[in-house]
Parts: sequence; C-alpha cells; structure tokens
Amino acid sequence: MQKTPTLQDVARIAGVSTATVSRTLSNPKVVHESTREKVANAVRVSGYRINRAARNLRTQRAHSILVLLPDLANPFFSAILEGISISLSAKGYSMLIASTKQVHASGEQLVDYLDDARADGMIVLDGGLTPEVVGTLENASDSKPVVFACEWIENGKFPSVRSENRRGTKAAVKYLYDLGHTKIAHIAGPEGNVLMHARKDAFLAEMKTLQLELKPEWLVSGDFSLDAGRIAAETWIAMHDRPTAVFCASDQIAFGFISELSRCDFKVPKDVSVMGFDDIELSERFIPPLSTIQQDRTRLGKTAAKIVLDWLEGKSDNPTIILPVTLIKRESTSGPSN
Amino acid sequence: MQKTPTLQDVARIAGVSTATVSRTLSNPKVVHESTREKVANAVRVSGYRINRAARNLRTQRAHSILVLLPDLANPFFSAILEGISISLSAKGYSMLIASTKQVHASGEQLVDYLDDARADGMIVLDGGLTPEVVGTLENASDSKPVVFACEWIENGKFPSVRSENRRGTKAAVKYLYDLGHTKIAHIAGPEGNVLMHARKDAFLAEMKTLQLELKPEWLVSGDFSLDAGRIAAETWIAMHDRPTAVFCASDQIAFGFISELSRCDFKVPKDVSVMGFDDIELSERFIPPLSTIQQDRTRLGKTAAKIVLDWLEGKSDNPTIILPVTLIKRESTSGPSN
DNA sequence: CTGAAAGCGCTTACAG
DNA sequence: CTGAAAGCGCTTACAG
Repeated sequence: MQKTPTLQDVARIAGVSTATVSRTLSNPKVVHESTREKVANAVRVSGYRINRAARNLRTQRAHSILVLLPDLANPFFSAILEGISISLSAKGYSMLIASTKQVHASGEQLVDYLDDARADGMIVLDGGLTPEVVGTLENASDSKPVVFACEWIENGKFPSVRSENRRGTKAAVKYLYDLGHTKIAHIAGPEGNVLMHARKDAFLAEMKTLQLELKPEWLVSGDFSLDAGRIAAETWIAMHDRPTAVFCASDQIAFGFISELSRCDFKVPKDVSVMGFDDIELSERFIPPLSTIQQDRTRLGKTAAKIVLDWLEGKSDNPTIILPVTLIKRESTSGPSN
Repeated sequence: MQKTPTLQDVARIAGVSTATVSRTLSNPKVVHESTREKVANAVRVSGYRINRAARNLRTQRAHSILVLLPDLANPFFSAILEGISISLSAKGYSMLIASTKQVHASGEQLVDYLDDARADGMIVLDGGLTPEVVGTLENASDSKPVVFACEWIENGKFPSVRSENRRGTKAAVKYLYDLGHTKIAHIAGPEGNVLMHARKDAFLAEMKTLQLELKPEWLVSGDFSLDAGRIAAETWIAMHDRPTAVFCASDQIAFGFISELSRCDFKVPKDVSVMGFDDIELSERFIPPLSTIQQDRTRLGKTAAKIVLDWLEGKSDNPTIILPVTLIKRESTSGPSN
C-alpha cells in the first residue's frame, strides 16, 4: 500500500515547480511545449491522479451537484438522472443523490449540502418542498445555483426546465375527444403540487374549450403512486355514470388504474380508454400498451444540468425552459363502445 | 452574499482556539462543559457549517461512497439505492452515483473515483466489469473498500452481498413443477454475467433433480431488458413443442415476455405460466400480477453500505452475505391447461 | 482540558 | 513561460 503520488512528486520527477505542473494540468496552453512533455511524462511515470479534496478546498468548488428526488423508487426519474449524469460528467462534475424524505429523516438540512461545500449547486426534482425549505434555499448564505426540473416553485426565483404540461394535457384531452369521447375523467396527482396542478388546470380548460360536461366526481386526485391509480379504479367502478375515458396525470397512475380495472374484469380500452403522461420505459410494454404524452426525460436532465453549470460559470440568465412533448397513440385508447 | 463563517470565526466568538472548536464538534466529551456551551453558542450565532472540503483534505477521507450501476434506467435498482442511501446518510456519508457506460463514455477510469479522493469506497451493482477493470480495482494504489451487491466476481477478492439465487431459482422451478408443469423453459440473462449464470445453473440443477426433460431450445438467453423478453416471446411462439411454463431470470424480462405474448393474443397463465425474479414495485400490479422470487432490495442496499462502512472503520472480515428470498405466488402462474 | 503550530495537496496572484 | 510563497479551512499530535 504505497502512498498516492502528489503534485510534489510529479514536480520533482519532471524537474519543475508544482505551479508549473498544476498549470500543465489545468491550463496547458500557457506552458512551453517541452515543459509540457516533461510533465506529461512525469505524470505517466508516477501514475499521478489529482487529489480532488485538495483542489476543491483551494478552488472553493465541490465539483459536484446534488440531485434531490422526492423518491428514489419512481421509475420516472431514471432517464432524467441519466441525462444529468451525462452533462455533469462531461464537465468533470460528480452527481450526488439524495431523497427529500431521507434528508429530513436523517435530521440534515437540505441547505447544508450547499453550505458545507459538499455540492456547488442542486437540481430539484421534488415539487413538494415546504415554503420554509425553499426560503432557506433562496437565502442561502452565498446563493448557489438551484434549478428545478419538471417541478418548479410558483413565484419562486429559481430557474426551471420542464415540459409543455399545458399543451400536452390539452392534446391528450383533444385526442380523446376526437376519438369520440365526451365523458372524460382526470386522475390528478397530489394536491399542492404545481406540476400536477398545471395539468389539472389545463385539463379543466380544455374540457371547457370543448364544451364538455365535467361531473365533479370525474376529477379524482391521489398521489404519484401505483396505489393512487388502484384507488381511482375503485372510484371509477363505483360511479353511476362512468366516464368512457380517463386521462391520468402520470403513467404510473395509469398502470395502477388499469391494473385494478383488469383485476375486476374490466377491459381497457373497451370499457374505458386510458391515457397517461410521461411515457416511461414500460409504457410501451404495458398491457395494453399505454397511450401517453411523451416527455423527453433525458433532455430534461441534460438541460437542468446545463442551467446549473452555466450559472456556476456566471453566464446564466436564469431561464425557464419549456421542452416540447409528443402525443403517443397506443392501444389503451379507442373510440367509446357505446 | 456574505462569507460563510469558518472555524476561526467560531473560535473568535467563543473566545477559544480553533482546536477546541474542532474538538467540541467532533469529540465533545473531551472538552469541558462550560467550553462546550460557549462553542455551541458561537456556532449558533455565526450559523457555522463545517467545510467538508477542508475536512476531507485534512482527514484524507471523502466521506462519500460511489455506487456504480450498469444502467440508470433499470427499476430494479431503486430500492437498493434507497437502502444504501439510508445507511450512508446515517453515518454522514454522501452517495455518489455513476453508470458504467457513462464512466467509460466520458473517458474516465473507474478507479479514478477512488484514486482522486472523490470517494472512499464503492458499491458495485454491475456484474459486467471487464477483468481489466476488476484488476485495476484490486490493485488500486491504496486498496479501498469495494463491495459487490447482487452481483459478484467469481474468484474475486471483493466481499459481496446477494440473495439466495440458487435457492430462489430452485423454489421457482419446484413451484411450477408442483403446479403440474413438466415442460419448463428458462429465459436467462446475459451470458457471462455471474448472477444470471448462477440462476441458470440452479435452474439446470433443479430440472435434473426433478428429472424433467429440457430441450436445448427451452434455454433462451438475452439480457436484462424488456426487449429481451419480447424476443424470447417470439422464440416461444415459434416453438413446435412449447413449454407450458417459463421461468424468467428477472421481472423485467418477464414483463417483456408477457407483453409480447399478450400482443399476439396468447394468455398468461392460460397458455403459459410465467415467473420472474426480483419482485420489483410493478410486479404486483402487472397484468397479470407476476409470480416471482422476492429479493429484499432495501436490505441488500443497507447491507452493502454496512460492509463498506465497516471496512473503512477497519472492522471488516470481508464477508460474503447471502440474504433470504421469498416465493411470491400471484396470477401469472397456474396449472397447465392441457 | 486547552492552545500553538504544522500540514493535508492543491491553485494562483505576483514577480521576474 | 516559470517559480516562490501564501493560503483554502480544517484536524491532530504534542506539550502543558
């Protein structure tokens, strides 16, 4: 177990100062080519690896970004994480992951990640942060980059990247309408979540535009889970006047809904057409394959990372970026049968 | 944007040395109670947060662990990550995440994460590392903790935690046999993956124990993906003598298999019983709900983290830990119909 | 129980 | 283009 070589070792081997080695590594163009070669050789011979802890302390940068998830288990996040990871590692940054409930359970403060120099910035995929937490984030001792992805904070000052929730929702409703449906229900996400609220609002607006009647009971809300879909299915089954189509606020909800319906011997789309939102991996392979609104999750992640990184480099205008969505028609939707 | 307070600031406010502040924070019992109170007060007044970069440099510890995934998109990993995260944050460690293909695509070396002081150790969930990579890991300049979770390296010197793959597989086959099936196929994971190899071997062994005939074509292999399941379904459909039950090496494969079968108007379990392995979130809600072998993924993650942390504290005996699995009977399996 | 001082391994003005 | 030197913010023997 020999000691890891340091800059000093490289300098000694190359016969130059540590300053020169450091420059060769971080800004090669300012050093003479012959010197560069000596250093490169010394690095090779010694097997030198920079010590990031030292660099981080000196540069006052952690060279890592925290990604905050509401829930590690939701498959919706995977492609977003991948997008973030791609953009981050291209710039030499690492990706730290934490889940909101985790952080709170451990008694840590979210802002600590920024304050204690563990992360240079953070990407928040959780729209459920309390106003207090958002407040501390906004007033963080030195204001470090915080960007919201998918989610955002109403009236907040943080930049965000998200999909066309409004247009996607309207397209979904319009599509169901064009199939011949007039009785359309919506299974919304959790109350108080801006994202889900936006989809619900858009749903309401489009129903009005199309002059469709909406019975109050056709608007059911739960959370993001499979189980919320299951419960909504029970609700649907119990209705006297059942909607012939249901627009779910997420694919995950749609899975739970269809699953429970199927268990009770109802058929999708024969008995009811179902649409989701997200287009996660499995949607194409669900039974039946799920019609949905596709979000470009990888791009969502890449964009979020880019905003944080740009901000760190001081070239940010704190934008809100809205990414396009695509209507995907599969077998969970058809014309109404009666 | 005022400067973040440092230990120095706290020391000045409390009227003690930085050494005393440091001790109060890391090892309170060695400082006098009255001093402790002065320091605690100064910390409160100043809003002091430790600078981890400085501590990391000084202690030669990154206080973070890298988790290496083959693929960010596979929902199998989510609960494991959660388990890891729980154990890690309880000890003040952060969780760094990278995917194997990502790391390679960016031209980084896996061992760099350890060598450049970014992580103190690593948990590997990828059984597909090349022997070269494993070799460099084994010979890492200073040998830092590396533990495999779910996966492992044959003849490798790394500790690992995994499930009873052998017993789980045998239980699955036995269960299908007890239902009355004698023609049982296996959709294996990628060739060269030890985990999938272990399940395949156990499958073969149990078939032999039960004295069941196994036609060569009943052993099909793919990878972990939904798509591998889809392809296997095509294979199954094309068979002259179709097995009446299929044991899939993962739930994800089973989903792809059932999905494609369903698309081609075959019914599960009427036309063929299907079992998975893993019991991921969705399995219970798939259509039909999937019979499978449940792994305790959260515990797998917690245990992996514990091994790494113990190792870091020098109290490790580099164990291989095998966790129990549970047979879950759902609707994707039944007796053969003919 | 407490303090003075060294040092972890880098980077970066500053001077030449 | 290069080097000497200071310093990022901690921790930890060492001495008392």
